[in-house]
Amino acid sequence: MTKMQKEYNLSKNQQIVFDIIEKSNEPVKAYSILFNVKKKGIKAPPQVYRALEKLIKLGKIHKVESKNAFVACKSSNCEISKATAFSICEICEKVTEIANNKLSNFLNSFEDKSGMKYKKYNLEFFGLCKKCKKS
Amino acid sequence: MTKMQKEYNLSKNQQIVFDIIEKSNEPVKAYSILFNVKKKGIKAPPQVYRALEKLIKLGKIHKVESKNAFVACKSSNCEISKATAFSICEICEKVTEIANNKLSNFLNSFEDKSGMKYKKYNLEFFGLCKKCKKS
DNA sequence: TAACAGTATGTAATAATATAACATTTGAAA
DNA sequence: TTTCAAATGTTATATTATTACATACTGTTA
Repeated sequence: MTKMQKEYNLSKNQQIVFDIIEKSNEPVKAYSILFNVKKKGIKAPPQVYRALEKLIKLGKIHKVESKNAFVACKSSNCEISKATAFSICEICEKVTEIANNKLSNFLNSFEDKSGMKYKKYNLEFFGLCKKCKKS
Repeated sequence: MTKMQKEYNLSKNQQIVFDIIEKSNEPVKAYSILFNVKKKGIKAPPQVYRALEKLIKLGKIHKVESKNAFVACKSSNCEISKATAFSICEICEKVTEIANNKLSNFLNSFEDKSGMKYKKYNLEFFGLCKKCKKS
């Protein structure tokens, strides 16, 4: 398959911020990013928040609203994503993006009597992960 | 039907905060509450945040995470609620709690291969409400 | 009643998260 | 090479939320 969709070129700051988030195995907070990129010349909150905003628009990362933290998108190979679902363990706080067709199909086609057309959603499930259930 | 479950008695501050939220037809922010209750003797953030926390535990209000704002629970007649869904208009910002059995049944029984047991969820749909679709 | 436990309150200080505003620079396209 | 959108740098400030500690209220039970 040829490269139909040209990979968007991230700017310098966007790439720096994205790298931090992608390397982490847990959601990363904005000020934790800021702290970690001081050595790379990013010194002020707006620089981080602007990169985050752009990365979200591009679908490269998502915000986990209940945690005010950011994760790299793993489910959609970086297409622009409007539909996100996460599972969050209430003990160890592990956050995992849920990739489940039954779920996304259901939610993408959900309609209710309000007459509202839903284009986008964010779902956060809370519970106990396998490990924490045992202990 | 007799009153099986005794109505929980809200404390003074809890009642004051709840009244503000309940009377509002839109989500209310913590500092907006704080401003509005100064005349009633509530002077400091922790007083408001403590009341909010308790009201959430009781299921009397919910937090709309994407807005950092609070709404009164309308769907469950104040049972303790672990499952919340909202629709949010991207133009007029109107927030409505969704009460839809098909949706809640689906989500309450949702399981995926992760082995995680979900006890609780929060879902936020974004789109255009009827009014804003027309304009 | 006195002792207690649990819940709620009051208060000051500060931490954590996010944006406004403005000047400047960069990069790609016409 | 001008032009325009996007990105950057910087200072200041706005907004959201918590810590820490002292005190008071409420109901239970020894």
